[in-house]
Amino acid sequence: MGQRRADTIAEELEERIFDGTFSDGDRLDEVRLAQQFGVSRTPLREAFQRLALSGLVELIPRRGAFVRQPGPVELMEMFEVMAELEAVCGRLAGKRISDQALAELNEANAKCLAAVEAQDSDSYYVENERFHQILYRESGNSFLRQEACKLHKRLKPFRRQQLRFRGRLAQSMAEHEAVVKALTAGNGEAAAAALRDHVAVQGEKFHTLMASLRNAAE
Amino acid sequence: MGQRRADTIAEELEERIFDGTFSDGDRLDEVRLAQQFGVSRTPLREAFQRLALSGLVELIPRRGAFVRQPGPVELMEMFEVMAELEAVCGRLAGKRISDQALAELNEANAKCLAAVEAQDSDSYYVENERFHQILYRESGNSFLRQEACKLHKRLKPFRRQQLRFRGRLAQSMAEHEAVVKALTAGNGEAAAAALRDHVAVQGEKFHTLMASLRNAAE
DNA sequence: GTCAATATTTTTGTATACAAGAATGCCCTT
DNA sequence: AAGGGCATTCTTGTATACAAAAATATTGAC
Repeated sequence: MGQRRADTIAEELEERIFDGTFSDGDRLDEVRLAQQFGVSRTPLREAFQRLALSGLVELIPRRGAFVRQPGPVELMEMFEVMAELEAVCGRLAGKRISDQALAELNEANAKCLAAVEAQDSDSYYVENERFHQILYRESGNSFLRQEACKLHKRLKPFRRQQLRFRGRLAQSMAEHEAVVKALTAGNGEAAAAALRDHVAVQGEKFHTLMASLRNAAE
Repeated sequence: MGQRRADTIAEELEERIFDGTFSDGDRLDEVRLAQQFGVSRTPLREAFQRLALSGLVELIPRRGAFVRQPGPVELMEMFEVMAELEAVCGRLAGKRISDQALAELNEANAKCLAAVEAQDSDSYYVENERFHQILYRESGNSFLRQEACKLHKRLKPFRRQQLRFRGRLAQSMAEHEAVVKALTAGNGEAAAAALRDHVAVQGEKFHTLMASLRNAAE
């Protein structure tokens, strides 16, 4: 049933929620948006359901669809779960990763390093993505990979800014290398620990995250 | 937007998928089901979307809604993730659990023991549920709790039969006690390991799971 | 002037109608 | 008889219409 328009509309709305056009608590008006998109209410309602699935929107019976941005507490919780999921991927990958995948990780890491030296945080961001996607895959568990990807995507808008700060790139880089080293040694537990620390929000990262939240609220 | 009928219809369909009225690959016919429920196609389509969210149904554009039961591989993967999620809950609970919650766990466990002695696997099942729900809660992470509950619910139909076999009840009971002991000692790592083993599908459990799958296919 | 009850207006939820794409069957060709 | 192309039929996706619930405004009493 995924449909032409409802699909694209869902994406468009997702975009607008991420970029701040809609903020927390806003009601998504069916008729207004329908007019705006030049469609009827039906595809709009289907799009709302999609967004509710990914947690971006809350559907309240007989009341409507409301934008639901995670607050500080929920965000911390989500990052904690992300850290644990990545740790699990790392531990499983310790036993299951292929030599080829290890080579891919090294390659992604090399590009990361190049980006660090070029002070190119955007490029770092892209390669960082690749690094983590490979990890999810090499957990050898497709279901886990999907779940990790879902949460990863959901946290995207909050993670991006994290990297734009002095020293973070180099530190992040070192953490990646610890992960690869552990995986090369087949030490899943060490990889898990390294990933948990890498993803966890703590210390300096906590403050930057809170600051970015404050920005988004405006 | 959750609505009166679409909501109940989704639950009803979920029921029918679990109890085997619909099996893997079946197409859910909008018009037939609409007539059957005495409603129009609209609420049916909304219900489909709900089910797609929880992964029970796959929506293929311009083709329809198809029942999607996990195969053996996917099922093993889901159990592996469940084991890891519970392990995470356990590890976090090691640091965060309250004395009151520990008392609740002991109480649930006592009732489990009574059920074991009475050879009452249904009653054991209920208290076992409670045991795990408490654990999710005591992870101190609401988001984690929700995710754990979602997966737990999805695996429900496959777990139930697991307990109906000789020796499983007693073994499961012993595993619970190991978890409580670890948590009482504040040893998160030990609790995590105990939970991982408790939930993981391995050894005998593997064969009973495969057997139950074969039954469900008929 | 304030509060409450009621009337009005919005807005959601559902039904029906219509349009377009996919599947099926038929006929024709080779 | 087998394969391909075309027409028919069925099914999904979208629009519109209508009903019921919620929100809002209005009126009246104190």
